[in-house]
Amino acid sequence: MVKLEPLPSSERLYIRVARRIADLVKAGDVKPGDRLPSERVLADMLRVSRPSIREAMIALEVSGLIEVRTGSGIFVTHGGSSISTPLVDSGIGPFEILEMRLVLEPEICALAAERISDAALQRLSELFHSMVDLNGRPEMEAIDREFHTLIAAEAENTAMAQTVEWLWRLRVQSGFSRGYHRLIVEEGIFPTLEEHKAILDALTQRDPEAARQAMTTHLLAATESAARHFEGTSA
Amino acid sequence: MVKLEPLPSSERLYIRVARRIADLVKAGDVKPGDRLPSERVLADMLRVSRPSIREAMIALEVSGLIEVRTGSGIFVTHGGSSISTPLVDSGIGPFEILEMRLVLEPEICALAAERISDAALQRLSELFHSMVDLNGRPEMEAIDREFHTLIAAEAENTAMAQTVEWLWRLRVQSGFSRGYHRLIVEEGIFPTLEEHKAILDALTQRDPEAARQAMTTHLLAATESAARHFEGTSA
DNA sequence: GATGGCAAAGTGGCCTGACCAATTCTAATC
DNA sequence: GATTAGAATTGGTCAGGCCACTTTGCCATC
Repeated sequence: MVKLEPLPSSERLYIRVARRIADLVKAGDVKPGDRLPSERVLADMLRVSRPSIREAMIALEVSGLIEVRTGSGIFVTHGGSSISTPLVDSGIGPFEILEMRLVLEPEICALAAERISDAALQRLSELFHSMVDLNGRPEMEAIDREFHTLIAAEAENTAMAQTVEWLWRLRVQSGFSRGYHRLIVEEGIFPTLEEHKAILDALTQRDPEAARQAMTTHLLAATESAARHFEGTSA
Repeated sequence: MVKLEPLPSSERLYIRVARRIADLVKAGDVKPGDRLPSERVLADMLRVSRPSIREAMIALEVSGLIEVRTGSGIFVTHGGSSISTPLVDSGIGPFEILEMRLVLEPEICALAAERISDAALQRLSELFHSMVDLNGRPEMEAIDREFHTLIAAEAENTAMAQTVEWLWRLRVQSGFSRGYHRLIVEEGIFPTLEEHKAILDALTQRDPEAARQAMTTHLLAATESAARHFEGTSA
Protein backbone atom coordinates (compact mmCIF):
# COMPACT_ATOMS: atom_id res chain seq x y z
CA MET A 1 0.00 0.00 0.00
CA VAL A 2 2.40 2.63 -1.18
CA LYS A 3 -0.10 5.02 -2.63
CA LEU A 4 2.17 6.93 -4.94
CA GLU A 5 -0.06 9.44 -6.50
CA PRO A 6 1.29 12.27 -8.53
CA LEU A 7 2.87 12.90 -11.73
CA PRO A 8 0.55 15.90 -11.77
CA SER A 9 1.56 15.47 -15.36
CA SER A 10 -0.14 18.63 -16.25
CA GLU A 11 -2.35 20.69 -14.05
CA ARG A 12 -5.35 22.15 -15.69
CA LEU A 13 -4.40 24.98 -17.93
CA TYR A 14 -6.45 27.66 -16.24
CA ILE A 15 -4.66 26.99 -12.96
CA ARG A 16 -1.25 27.37 -14.53
CA VAL A 17 -2.35 30.59 -16.17
CA ALA A 18 -3.86 31.91 -12.94
CA ARG A 19 -0.64 31.18 -11.09
CA ARG A 20 1.38 33.05 -13.68
CA ILE A 21 -0.81 36.10 -13.32
CA ALA A 22 -0.81 35.84 -9.55
CA ASP A 23 2.98 35.72 -9.62
CA LEU A 24 3.05 38.93 -11.61
CA VAL A 25 1.05 40.61 -8.90
CA LYS A 26 3.05 39.13 -6.07
CA ALA A 27 6.31 40.13 -7.74
CA GLY A 28 5.03 43.66 -8.01
CA ASP A 29 5.21 43.79 -11.79
CA VAL A 30 1.61 44.91 -11.67
CA LYS A 31 0.33 46.77 -8.67
CA PRO A 32 -3.11 47.07 -7.09
CA GLY A 33 -5.25 49.31 -9.24
CA ASP A 34 -3.30 48.51 -12.39
CA ARG A 35 -5.03 47.17 -15.43
CA LEU A 36 -3.92 43.88 -16.87
CA PRO A 37 -3.50 43.43 -20.62
CA SER A 38 -6.72 42.53 -22.38
CA GLU A 39 -7.85 38.94 -22.56
CA ARG A 40 -6.94 38.75 -26.21
CA VAL A 41 -3.45 40.08 -25.60
CA LEU A 42 -2.90 37.78 -22.64
CA ALA A 43 -4.04 34.84 -24.73
CA ASP A 44 -1.55 35.80 -27.37
CA MET A 45 1.29 36.29 -24.90
CA LEU A 46 0.75 33.03 -23.06
CA ARG A 47 -0.06 31.12 -26.25
CA VAL A 48 -3.39 29.89 -24.96
CA SER A 49 -6.91 30.50 -26.11
CA ARG A 50 -9.10 33.24 -24.78
CA PRO A 51 -11.47 30.86 -22.98
CA SER A 52 -8.53 29.58 -20.97
CA ILE A 53 -7.59 33.12 -20.06
CA ARG A 54 -11.16 33.79 -19.05
CA GLU A 55 -11.27 30.68 -16.86
CA ALA A 56 -8.09 31.79 -15.11
CA MET A 57 -9.49 35.28 -14.60
CA ILE A 58 -12.63 33.87 -13.05
CA ALA A 59 -10.55 31.79 -10.69
CA LEU A 60 -8.55 34.85 -9.69
CA GLU A 61 -11.70 36.91 -9.38
CA VAL A 62 -13.28 34.40 -7.04
CA SER A 63 -10.02 34.38 -5.13
CA GLY A 64 -10.36 38.13 -4.74
CA LEU A 65 -7.13 39.00 -6.49
CA ILE A 66 -8.59 40.82 -9.48
CA GLU A 67 -11.75 42.60 -10.48
CA VAL A 68 -13.28 42.37 -13.94
CA ARG A 69 -15.06 45.43 -15.29
CA THR A 70 -17.14 44.85 -18.40
CA GLY A 71 -15.97 46.80 -21.40
CA SER A 72 -13.21 48.38 -19.39
CA GLY A 73 -10.67 45.77 -18.42
CA ILE A 74 -9.29 43.58 -15.69
CA PHE A 75 -7.89 45.32 -12.63
CA VAL A 76 -5.79 44.18 -9.72
CA THR A 77 -7.69 44.45 -6.46
CA HIS A 78 -6.40 46.57 -3.61
CA GLY A 79 -7.28 44.00 -1.02
CA GLY A 80 -4.80 41.47 -2.27
CA SER A 81 -5.52 37.78 -1.95
CA SER A 82 -7.68 37.83 1.11
CA ILE A 83 -10.14 35.19 2.10
CA SER A 84 -12.51 35.17 -0.79
CA THR A 85 -16.02 36.50 -0.64
CA PRO A 86 -18.13 33.40 -0.62
CA LEU A 87 -19.88 32.76 -3.89
CA VAL A 88 -22.34 30.66 -1.97
CA ASP A 89 -23.98 31.67 1.27
CA SER A 90 -21.76 30.65 4.13
CA GLY A 91 -24.66 30.09 6.45
CA ILE A 92 -22.81 31.92 9.20
CA GLY A 93 -25.11 34.03 11.33
CA PRO A 94 -24.69 37.35 13.15
CA PHE A 95 -24.20 35.85 16.57
CA GLU A 96 -21.52 33.46 15.42
CA ILE A 97 -19.72 36.41 13.91
CA LEU A 98 -20.00 38.42 17.09
CA GLU A 99 -18.94 35.50 19.26
CA MET A 100 -15.82 35.12 17.19
CA ARG A 101 -15.08 38.84 17.09
CA LEU A 102 -15.37 38.88 20.86
CA VAL A 103 -12.61 36.33 21.05
CA LEU A 104 -10.38 37.76 18.36
CA GLU A 105 -10.59 41.51 18.30
CA PRO A 106 -9.72 42.31 21.92
CA GLU A 107 -6.45 40.46 21.50
CA ILE A 108 -5.87 42.10 18.15
CA CYS A 109 -6.50 45.45 19.75
CA ALA A 110 -3.99 44.68 22.50
CA LEU A 111 -1.38 43.71 19.92
CA ALA A 112 -2.15 46.80 17.88
CA ALA A 113 -1.61 48.99 20.93
CA GLU A 114 2.02 47.93 20.93
CA ARG A 115 2.56 47.93 17.19
CA ILE A 116 0.38 50.70 15.77
CA SER A 117 1.98 53.47 13.71
CA ASP A 118 1.46 57.19 14.21
CA ALA A 119 -0.08 57.45 10.77
CA ALA A 120 -2.64 54.82 11.67
CA LEU A 121 -3.48 56.60 14.91
CA GLN A 122 -4.00 59.76 12.91
CA ARG A 123 -6.31 57.94 10.52
CA LEU A 124 -8.25 56.38 13.38
CA SER A 125 -8.76 59.80 14.86
CA GLU A 126 -10.10 61.08 11.56
CA LEU A 127 -12.44 58.13 11.32
CA PHE A 128 -13.72 58.76 14.79
CA HIS A 129 -14.51 62.37 13.97
CA SER A 130 -16.25 61.22 10.81
CA MET A 131 -18.45 59.02 12.95
CA VAL A 132 -19.30 61.97 15.14
CA ASP A 133 -20.15 64.11 12.12
CA LEU A 134 -22.22 61.44 10.42
CA ASN A 135 -24.17 61.08 13.61
CA GLY A 136 -25.82 57.79 12.89
CA ARG A 137 -26.44 58.04 9.19
CA PRO A 138 -26.10 54.82 7.18
CA GLU A 139 -22.65 55.72 5.90
CA MET A 140 -21.41 55.22 9.43
CA GLU A 141 -21.20 51.50 8.97
CA ALA A 142 -18.46 51.88 6.38
CA ILE A 143 -16.52 54.07 8.78
CA ASP A 144 -17.02 51.53 11.54
CA ARG A 145 -15.68 48.86 9.24
CA GLU A 146 -12.57 50.80 8.34
CA PHE A 147 -12.00 51.57 12.01
CA HIS A 148 -11.91 47.90 12.94
CA THR A 149 -10.05 46.63 9.90
CA LEU A 150 -7.40 49.32 10.28
CA ILE A 151 -6.77 48.26 13.85
CA ALA A 152 -6.51 44.68 12.69
CA ALA A 153 -4.02 45.68 10.03
CA GLU A 154 -1.89 47.43 12.64
CA ALA A 155 -1.63 44.28 14.71
CA GLU A 156 0.83 43.25 12.02
CA ASN A 157 -0.52 39.77 11.65
CA THR A 158 -1.80 39.12 8.16
CA ALA A 159 -3.83 36.11 9.19
CA MET A 160 -5.71 38.11 11.80
CA ALA A 161 -6.21 41.10 9.52
CA GLN A 162 -7.63 38.94 6.75
CA THR A 163 -9.93 37.18 9.16
CA VAL A 164 -11.35 40.45 10.46
CA GLU A 165 -12.01 41.58 6.91
CA TRP A 166 -13.63 38.26 6.17
CA LEU A 167 -15.91 38.61 9.16
CA TRP A 168 -17.08 42.01 7.95
CA ARG A 169 -17.85 40.59 4.55
CA LEU A 170 -19.82 37.82 6.17
CA ARG A 171 -21.68 40.37 8.23
CA VAL A 172 -22.80 42.18 5.12
CA GLN A 173 -24.10 38.92 3.71
CA SER A 174 -25.82 37.72 6.81
CA GLY A 175 -28.56 40.29 7.04
CA PHE A 176 -26.90 42.04 9.92
CA SER A 177 -26.34 45.27 8.07
CA ARG A 178 -29.99 45.62 7.16
CA GLY A 179 -30.77 46.34 10.78
CA TYR A 180 -27.68 48.37 11.57
CA HIS A 181 -29.08 51.78 10.92
CA ARG A 182 -32.36 51.11 12.66
CA LEU A 183 -30.39 49.84 15.59
CA ILE A 184 -28.38 53.02 15.85
CA VAL A 185 -31.52 55.06 15.70
CA GLU A 186 -33.21 52.98 18.34
CA GLU A 187 -30.36 52.80 20.75
CA GLY A 188 -28.78 56.16 20.18
CA ILE A 189 -25.44 56.98 18.77
CA PHE A 190 -23.67 58.07 21.90
CA PRO A 191 -22.86 54.74 23.49
CA THR A 192 -21.21 53.57 20.29
CA LEU A 193 -19.24 56.77 19.99
CA GLU A 194 -18.01 56.55 23.55
CA GLU A 195 -16.93 52.96 23.05
CA HIS A 196 -14.92 53.85 19.97
CA LYS A 197 -13.41 56.81 21.76
CA ALA A 198 -12.23 54.53 24.53
CA ILE A 199 -10.58 52.23 22.01
CA LEU A 200 -8.91 55.13 20.26
CA ASP A 201 -7.63 56.56 23.53
CA ALA A 202 -6.20 53.26 24.68
CA LEU A 203 -4.41 52.80 21.37
CA THR A 204 -3.09 56.35 21.46
CA GLN A 205 -1.61 55.69 24.87
CA ARG A 206 -0.34 52.38 23.54
CA ASP A 207 -1.83 50.64 26.51
CA PRO A 208 -2.52 47.01 25.53
CA GLU A 209 -4.53 46.19 28.63
CA ALA A 210 -6.82 49.17 28.26
CA ALA A 211 -7.16 48.51 24.55
CA ARG A 212 -8.20 44.93 25.14
CA GLN A 213 -10.70 46.03 27.72
CA ALA A 214 -12.15 48.79 25.56
CA MET A 215 -12.64 46.48 22.61
CA THR A 216 -14.26 43.86 24.82
CA THR A 217 -16.67 46.42 26.19
CA HIS A 218 -17.51 47.61 22.70
CA LEU A 219 -18.21 44.16 21.35
CA LEU A 220 -20.20 43.10 24.39
CA ALA A 221 -22.40 46.13 23.91
CA ALA A 222 -22.76 45.30 20.24
CA THR A 223 -23.74 41.75 21.10
CA GLU A 224 -26.36 42.88 23.57
CA SER A 225 -27.89 45.37 21.24
CA ALA A 226 -27.91 42.78 18.47
CA ALA A 227 -29.68 40.40 20.82
CA ARG A 228 -32.36 42.98 21.47
CA HIS A 229 -32.62 43.68 17.79
CA PHE A 230 -32.98 40.10 16.62
CA GLU A 231 -35.16 39.13 19.52
CA GLY A 232 -37.71 36.69 18.23
CA THR A 233 -36.60 36.92 14.63
CA SER A 234 -35.25 33.98 12.75
CA ALA A 235 -31.97 35.65 11.94
CA MET B 1 -25.73 63.01 -6.85
CA VAL B 2 -27.94 60.08 -6.03
CA LYS B 3 -25.81 57.37 -7.52
CA LEU B 4 -28.50 54.77 -7.82
CA GLU B 5 -26.73 51.77 -8.98
CA PRO B 6 -28.95 48.73 -9.06
CA LEU B 7 -30.74 46.74 -11.49
CA PRO B 8 -27.88 44.34 -11.26
CA SER B 9 -30.22 43.47 -14.01
CA SER B 10 -27.95 40.82 -15.17
CA GLU B 11 -25.03 39.60 -13.18
CA ARG B 12 -22.45 37.80 -15.15
CA LEU B 13 -23.85 34.58 -16.41
CA TYR B 14 -21.36 32.28 -14.76
CA ILE B 15 -22.26 33.69 -11.37
CA ARG B 16 -25.95 33.07 -11.86
CA VAL B 17 -25.22 29.54 -13.01
CA ALA B 18 -22.88 28.91 -10.08
CA ARG B 19 -25.49 30.12 -7.65
CA ARG B 20 -28.10 27.82 -9.14
CA ILE B 21 -25.81 24.85 -8.72
CA ALA B 22 -24.82 25.92 -5.24
CA ASP B 23 -28.49 26.14 -4.33
CA LEU B 24 -29.01 22.58 -5.51
CA VAL B 25 -26.31 21.46 -3.12
CA LYS B 26 -27.55 23.57 -0.25
CA ALA B 27 -31.10 22.35 -0.75
CA GLY B 28 -29.84 18.80 -0.59
CA ASP B 29 -31.02 17.88 -4.07
CA VAL B 30 -27.51 16.68 -4.67
CA LYS B 31 -25.41 15.44 -1.80
CA PRO B 32 -21.67 15.39 -1.15
CA GLY B 33 -20.12 12.68 -3.26
CA ASP B 34 -22.85 12.85 -5.88
CA ARG B 35 -22.02 13.45 -9.50
CA LEU B 36 -23.55 16.40 -11.26
CA PRO B 37 -24.95 16.07 -14.78
CA SER B 38 -22.33 16.47 -17.47
CA GLU B 39 -21.38 19.92 -18.70
CA ARG B 40 -23.22 19.35 -21.95
CA VAL B 41 -26.39 18.28 -20.19
CA LEU B 42 -26.20 21.18 -17.74
CA ALA B 43 -25.72 23.58 -20.61
CA ASP B 44 -28.78 22.14 -22.26
CA MET B 45 -30.86 22.27 -19.10
CA LEU B 46 -29.96 25.84 -18.19
CA ARG B 47 -30.05 27.00 -21.81
CA VAL B 48 -26.56 28.40 -21.72
CA SER B 49 -23.43 27.48 -23.60
CA ARG B 50 -20.90 25.01 -22.35
CA PRO B 51 -18.19 27.64 -21.77
CA SER B 52 -20.55 29.39 -19.36
CA ILE B 53 -21.11 26.13 -17.52
CA ARG B 54 -17.38 25.58 -17.37
CA GLU B 55 -16.78 29.05 -15.97
CA ALA B 56 -19.36 28.45 -13.28
CA MET B 57 -17.78 25.10 -12.41
CA ILE B 58 -14.38 26.72 -12.05
CA ALA B 59 -15.83 29.33 -9.73
CA LEU B 60 -17.42 26.60 -7.63
CA GLU B 61 -14.25 24.55 -7.71
CA VAL B 62 -12.18 27.47 -6.45
CA SER B 63 -14.84 27.99 -3.81
CA GLY B 64 -14.32 24.40 -2.74
CA LEU B 65 -17.85 23.28 -3.36
CA ILE B 66 -17.19 20.82 -6.16
CA GLU B 67 -14.36 18.77 -7.57
CA VAL B 68 -13.80 18.20 -11.27
CA ARG B 69 -12.36 14.87 -12.34
CA THR B 70 -11.16 14.70 -15.92
CA GLY B 71 -12.99 12.17 -18.02
CA SER B 72 -15.14 11.16 -15.10
CA GLY B 73 -17.41 14.00 -14.07
CA ILE B 74 -18.08 16.77 -11.61
CA PHE B 75 -18.57 15.76 -8.00
CA VAL B 76 -19.84 17.57 -4.94
CA THR B 77 -17.16 17.94 -2.31
CA HIS B 78 -17.57 16.53 1.17
CA GLY B 79 -16.09 19.57 2.81
CA GLY B 80 -18.88 21.88 1.82
CA SER B 81 -18.29 25.52 1.12
CA SER B 82 -15.50 26.28 3.53
CA ILE B 83 -12.99 29.01 3.15
CA SER B 84 -11.33 28.16 -0.10
CA THR B 85 -7.81 26.91 -0.46
CA PRO B 86 -5.90 29.90 -1.73
CA LEU B 87 -5.03 29.65 -5.39
CA VAL B 88 -2.23 32.07 -4.76
CA ASP B 89 0.25 31.99 -1.91
CA SER B 90 -1.17 33.98 0.98
CA GLY B 91 2.24 35.01 2.24
CA ILE B 92 1.19 34.21 5.78
CA GLY B 93 4.02 32.73 7.78
CA PRO B 94 4.20 30.06 10.50
CA PHE B 95 4.52 32.48 13.37
CA GLU B 96 1.55 34.54 12.31
CA ILE B 97 -0.47 31.36 12.17
CA LEU B 98 0.68 30.32 15.61
CA GLU B 99 0.06 33.76 17.08
CA MET B 100 -3.48 33.66 15.83
CA ARG B 101 -4.09 30.10 16.95
CA LEU B 102 -2.86 31.09 20.39
CA VAL B 103 -5.59 33.68 20.53
CA LEU B 104 -8.35 31.65 18.98
CA GLU B 105 -8.03 28.02 19.92
CA PRO B 106 -7.94 28.29 23.71
CA GLU B 107 -11.29 30.07 23.61
CA ILE B 108 -12.62 27.58 21.10
CA CYS B 109 -11.49 24.80 23.38
CA ALA B 110 -13.27 26.39 26.33
CA LEU B 111 -16.47 26.69 24.31
CA ALA B 112 -16.13 23.14 23.09
CA ALA B 113 -15.83 21.91 26.66
CA GLU B 114 -19.37 23.05 27.25
CA ARG B 115 -20.83 22.02 23.92
CA ILE B 116 -18.97 18.88 22.84
CA SER B 117 -20.93 15.72 22.09
CA ASP B 118 -20.17 12.27 23.47
CA ALA B 119 -19.53 10.99 19.98
CA ALA B 120 -16.92 13.67 19.43
CA LEU B 121 -15.25 12.84 22.73
CA GLN B 122 -15.13 9.23 21.63
CA ARG B 123 -13.54 10.22 18.34
CA LEU B 124 -10.99 12.45 20.07
CA SER B 125 -10.03 9.56 22.26
CA GLU B 126 -9.50 7.36 19.23
CA LEU B 127 -7.40 10.06 17.61
CA PHE B 128 -5.26 10.35 20.71
CA HIS B 129 -4.59 6.64 20.75
CA SER B 130 -3.73 6.80 17.07
CA MET B 131 -1.15 9.42 17.89
CA VAL B 132 0.32 7.16 20.55
CA ASP B 133 0.47 4.25 18.12
CA LEU B 134 1.96 6.25 15.29
CA ASN B 135 4.62 7.41 17.69
CA GLY B 136 5.94 10.30 15.70
CA ARG B 137 5.62 9.02 12.18
CA PRO B 138 4.70 11.58 9.50
CA GLU B 139 1.06 10.47 9.39
CA MET B 140 0.72 11.97 12.84
CA GLU B 141 0.27 15.44 11.44
CA ALA B 142 -3.00 14.46 9.80
CA ILE B 143 -4.22 13.10 13.12
CA ASP B 144 -3.13 16.29 14.85
CA ARG B 145 -5.08 18.25 12.32
CA GLU B 146 -8.26 16.26 12.77
CA PHE B 147 -7.88 16.56 16.53
CA HIS B 148 -7.86 20.34 16.39
CA THR B 149 -10.46 20.78 13.68
CA LEU B 150 -12.83 18.41 15.43
CA ILE B 151 -12.60 20.44 18.61
CA ALA B 152 -13.26 23.57 16.60
CA ALA B 153 -16.30 21.97 15.03
CA GLU B 154 -17.66 21.07 18.45
CA ALA B 155 -17.51 24.69 19.55
CA GLU B 156 -20.60 25.01 17.38
CA ASN B 157 -19.51 28.20 15.74
CA THR B 158 -19.13 27.79 12.00
CA ALA B 159 -17.03 30.92 11.61
CA MET B 160 -14.50 29.65 14.13
CA ALA B 161 -14.47 26.14 12.73
CA GLN B 162 -13.85 27.37 9.20
CA THR B 163 -11.09 29.65 10.39
CA VAL B 164 -9.28 26.84 12.16
CA GLU B 165 -9.47 24.73 9.01
CA TRP B 166 -8.22 27.65 6.99
CA LEU B 167 -5.25 28.07 9.32
CA TRP B 168 -4.30 24.43 8.86
CA ARG B 169 -4.44 24.79 5.11
CA LEU B 170 -2.24 27.84 5.36
CA ARG B 171 0.16 25.90 7.52
CA VAL B 172 0.54 23.24 4.89
CA GLN B 173 1.34 25.91 2.34
CA SER B 174 3.71 27.88 4.46
CA GLY B 175 6.52 25.42 4.74
CA PHE B 176 5.68 24.58 8.29
CA SER B 177 4.80 21.00 7.61
CA ARG B 178 8.09 20.28 5.95
CA GLY B 179 9.80 20.55 9.32
CA TYR B 180 7.09 18.92 11.37
CA HIS B 181 8.39 15.41 11.39
CA ARG B 182 11.96 16.44 12.01
CA LEU B 183 10.72 18.54 14.88
CA ILE B 184 8.96 15.64 16.47
CA VAL B 185 12.02 13.51 16.13
CA GLU B 186 14.26 16.17 17.60
CA GLU B 187 12.10 17.12 20.50
CA GLY B 188 10.53 13.80 21.26
CA ILE B 189 6.97 12.75 21.01
CA PHE B 190 6.08 12.64 24.67
CA PRO B 191 5.60 16.33 25.40
CA THR B 192 3.16 16.60 22.51
CA LEU B 193 1.28 13.52 23.62
CA GLU B 194 0.95 14.80 27.15
CA GLU B 195 -0.35 18.13 25.95
CA HIS B 196 -3.00 16.49 23.84
CA LYS B 197 -3.92 14.21 26.70
CA ALA B 198 -4.45 17.22 28.93
CA ILE B 199 -6.76 18.77 26.35
CA LEU B 200 -8.71 15.56 25.95
CA ASP B 201 -9.09 15.15 29.70
CA ALA B 202 -10.31 18.70 30.20
CA LEU B 203 -12.87 18.28 27.43
CA THR B 204 -14.01 14.95 28.84
CA GLN B 205 -14.63 16.59 32.17
CA ARG B 206 -16.30 19.44 30.34
CA ASP B 207 -14.16 21.88 32.25
CA PRO B 208 -13.86 25.08 30.15
CA GLU B 209 -11.18 26.65 32.29
CA ALA B 210 -8.95 23.59 32.23
CA ALA B 211 -9.57 23.18 28.51
CA ARG B 212 -8.55 26.73 27.80
CA GLN B 213 -5.44 26.33 29.88
CA ALA B 214 -4.48 23.00 28.30
CA MET B 215 -4.81 24.39 24.79
CA THR B 216 -2.78 27.46 25.71
CA THR B 217 -0.03 25.29 27.12
CA HIS B 218 -0.03 23.15 24.01
CA LEU B 219 0.19 26.07 21.61
CA LEU B 220 2.83 27.86 23.63
CA ALA B 221 4.94 24.73 23.51
CA ALA B 222 4.36 24.49 19.78
CA THR B 223 5.39 28.11 19.35
CA GLU B 224 8.58 27.60 21.28
CA SER B 225 9.57 24.51 19.46
CA ALA B 226 8.80 26.22 16.16
CA ALA B 227 11.01 29.09 17.24
CA ARG B 228 13.86 26.70 17.91
CA HIS B 229 13.22 24.98 14.62
CA PHE B 230 13.12 28.06 12.44
CA GLU B 231 15.94 29.70 14.32
CA GLY B 232 18.02 31.53 11.79
CA THR B 233 16.06 30.35 8.80
CA SER B 234 14.23 32.74 6.55
CA ALA B 235 10.87 31.12 7.07
C1' DG C 1 -17.66 -19.37 -14.78
C1' DA C 2 -14.01 -16.19 -13.93
C1' DT C 3 -10.52 -13.40 -15.97
C1' DG C 4 -8.31 -10.31 -18.90
C1' DG C 5 -8.19 -7.28 -22.70
C1' DC C 6 -10.12 -4.19 -25.98
C1' DA C 7 -13.22 -1.12 -28.23
C1' DA C 8 -16.98 2.18 -27.87
C1' DA C 9 -19.32 5.64 -25.36
C1' DG C 10 -19.20 9.38 -22.21
C1' DT C 11 -16.80 13.19 -19.98
C1' DG C 12 -13.93 17.01 -19.22
C1' DG C 13 -9.90 19.96 -21.57
C1' DC C 14 -8.96 23.16 -24.91
C1' DC C 15 -9.23 25.65 -29.28
C1' DT C 16 -11.04 28.61 -33.29
C1' DG C 17 -13.93 32.09 -34.76
C1' DA C 18 -17.69 34.87 -34.38
C1' DC C 19 -21.13 38.32 -32.70
C1' DC C 20 -23.06 41.32 -29.02
C1' DA C 21 -22.98 44.97 -25.34
C1' DA C 22 -20.68 48.10 -22.44
C1' DT C 23 -16.96 51.32 -22.09
C1' DT C 24 -13.56 54.33 -23.65
C1' DC C 25 -11.25 57.01 -26.97
C1' DT C 26 -11.16 60.19 -30.90
C1' DA C 27 -12.25 63.61 -33.71
C1' DA C 28 -15.57 66.48 -35.85
C1' DT C 29 -18.69 70.00 -34.55
C1' DC C 30 -20.63 73.91 -32.31
C1' DG D 1 -12.88 75.02 -25.14
C1' DA D 2 -16.90 72.09 -24.41
C1' DT D 3 -20.04 68.82 -26.55
C1' DT D 4 -21.16 65.03 -28.95
C1' DA D 5 -21.43 61.41 -32.39
C1' DG D 6 -18.93 57.69 -34.17
C1' DA D 7 -15.07 54.35 -34.08
C1' DA D 8 -12.08 51.30 -31.52
C1' DT D 9 -11.36 48.53 -27.55
C1' DT D 10 -12.78 45.27 -24.09
C1' DG D 11 -15.29 41.86 -21.73
C1' DG D 12 -19.69 38.55 -22.31
C1' DT D 13 -21.53 34.79 -24.62
C1' DC D 14 -22.33 31.44 -28.02
C1' DA D 15 -21.59 27.56 -31.52
C1' DG D 16 -19.12 23.75 -32.97
C1' DG D 17 -15.24 20.94 -33.13
C1' DC D 18 -11.25 17.87 -31.81
C1' DC D 19 -8.44 15.62 -28.28
C1' DA D 20 -7.29 12.83 -24.03
C1' DC D 21 -8.80 10.45 -20.30
C1' DT D 22 -12.31 7.19 -17.77
C1' DT D 23 -15.63 4.19 -17.52
C1' DT D 24 -18.31 0.54 -19.23
C1' DG D 25 -19.47 -3.57 -21.24
C1' DC D 26 -18.76 -6.96 -24.63
C1' DC D 27 -15.98 -10.72 -26.00
C1' DA D 28 -12.28 -13.91 -26.38
C1' DT D 29 -9.51 -16.48 -23.48
C1' DC D 30 -8.27 -19.38 -19.76
